[in-house]
Amino acid sequence: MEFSRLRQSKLFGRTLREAPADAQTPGHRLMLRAAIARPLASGLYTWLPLGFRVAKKVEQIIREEQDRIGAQEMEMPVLTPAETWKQTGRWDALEPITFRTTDHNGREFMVSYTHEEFVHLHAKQEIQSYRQLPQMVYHFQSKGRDEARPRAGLLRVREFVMKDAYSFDADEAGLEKSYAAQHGAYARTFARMGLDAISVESDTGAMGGDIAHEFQVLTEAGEDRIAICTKCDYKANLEKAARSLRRDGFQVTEGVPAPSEIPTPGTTSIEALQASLKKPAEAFLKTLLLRDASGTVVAVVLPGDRDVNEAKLRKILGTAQVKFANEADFASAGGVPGFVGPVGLRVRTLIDSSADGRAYIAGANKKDAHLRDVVSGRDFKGEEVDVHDVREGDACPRCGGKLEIKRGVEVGNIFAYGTYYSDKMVATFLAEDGTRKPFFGGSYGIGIGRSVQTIIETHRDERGIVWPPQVAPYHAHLIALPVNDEDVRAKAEALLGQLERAGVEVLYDDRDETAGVKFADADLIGIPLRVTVSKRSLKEGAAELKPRSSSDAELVPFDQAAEKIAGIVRSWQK
RNA sequence: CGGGGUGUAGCGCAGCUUGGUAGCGCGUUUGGUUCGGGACCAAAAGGUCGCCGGUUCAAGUCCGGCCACCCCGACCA
Repeated sequence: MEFSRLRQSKLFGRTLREAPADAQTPGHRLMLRAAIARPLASGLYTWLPLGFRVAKKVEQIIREEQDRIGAQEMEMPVLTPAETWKQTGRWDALEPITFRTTDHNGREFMVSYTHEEFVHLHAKQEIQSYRQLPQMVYHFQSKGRDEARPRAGLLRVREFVMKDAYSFDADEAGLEKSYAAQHGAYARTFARMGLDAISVESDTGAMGGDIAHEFQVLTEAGEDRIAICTKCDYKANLEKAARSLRRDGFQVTEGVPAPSEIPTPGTTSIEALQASLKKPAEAFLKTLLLRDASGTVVAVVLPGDRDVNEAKLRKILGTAQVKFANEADFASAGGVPGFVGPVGLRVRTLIDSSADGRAYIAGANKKDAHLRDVVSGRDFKGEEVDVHDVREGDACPRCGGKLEIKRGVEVGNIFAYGTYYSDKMVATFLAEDGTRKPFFGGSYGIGIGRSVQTIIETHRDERGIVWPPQVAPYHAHLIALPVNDEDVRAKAEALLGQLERAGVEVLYDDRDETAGVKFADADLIGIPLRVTVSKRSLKEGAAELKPRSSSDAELVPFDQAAEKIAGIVRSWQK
């Protein structure tokens, strides 16, 4: 028995002619059909041997690029004790999306959602002096996230391996350097994987104040929306994206009469108002009453054609959650559902920056009535904030060019949070001036499984996957045709031996199948080089060589085939 | 969590309206013929019809409850 070479007849994992009906995105379907991974439960996947090899290659690329910038590999546990999470307040904050358990003594643990707390715990023990800084560590470790809605195969799952790196610096300037080093490492890492990842500005969440970037790969399968300027290099997640506005708002418009009431019975939506008053949506002011996690109510005022961006609002309010106001909230604020307007409301009011100084029609805070000639700054006041969604065609905040909105998959992110965790965990070092100072930290994540499926989403054709050579499960797919012809089989296996001695990773298709089946599977699995040894090729004294990415095959003299293939493989590796 | 959908053989599906012996294609097994783009012939194996309960002489089908999975949204360093 020969176990060192993989024969396809023994491959653990079969290719599927048809994908399960519930697989929706092209990459999800191919991932299942090509036997990359299999579902175990919602959002939980098993890597099959082919996918496992890809995942390990992706990891190795990440490892090499992390090592290159001086990050040190380590490993922290999956199960993490509650006490440490409680120090930063995240035991409670993360409750809805984490898996928890207790040991036999009743001590609580979390399946780690991420590892900032624990890496800080170690940093304060291992790093005592500024002389030991800067430091950067990383590990590949499983994360548990009880996502409300896993989706699209490996793109959003509940357990996945992440490469997470953490930097520790003595000050802000040092952090900026570490951050820049990671930014560069990410660019190289994704390029080596064959991913065309762009760095976009991202929201830092309610906690952080600092800089964050996401690495996004544009594809229809993605769930994030990215605003991209068609003229300059501005790119931002919609959670953060801004737009250029005319700055003539908030001045009392001369000559506009005082607000007056107009009857609008039963007209509670902007659409209904547009229809009955024959005005465009932007002629109206929409006023939303919302409550934050602590129950504090706030009014958000914006033009009728604009939508609230919840991520922006959460950040402004410093809250983890925003919900619609309840009946009691309406009563205390003085609003009437369906007829809420900013004039006379008794509540904190946020005026979106896209509202300008024109005379708007707004709710009258009275059933079946609206007000016309409502002017911001004159008839009502509030804080001016940017809480609206940017949309296709808006003006770029940098250059005024047109923004377009594309879908993307976030394959990695980098986040400079400064002293957020070190303050809470009292993670300090002895500085040059003899005082204790908190670490300036950053964290840097890459999802392995998500990266693998994103590679599939972006490297495929109608027949199957077209792996970038650097991450392909094997370098070459050797096909013997027909395999039960003794001469063919002997020659194919001789070539197999030569290839393996030359360091070429070969998947050998020794199955007694027809040419059609073998070629279709080779196309589906998508190994970069297809090498066919057949009666027909041997008649020419040759093996046939065909790159997956090309439709042209080439006959190579049999005794030169191994060297030629090995040469191609070497050319990928530099 | 809200809305929608689907659970019948390994995969893709039909059957349910109108209750009466559980089917088709692919795959699998055996034998044979084939052998460069998902072959052909013959024979065969494979199903507690998601689970629990109810109605009925009789339930895949009707009724109730539950569960799982998928999609949209919400949520999500």
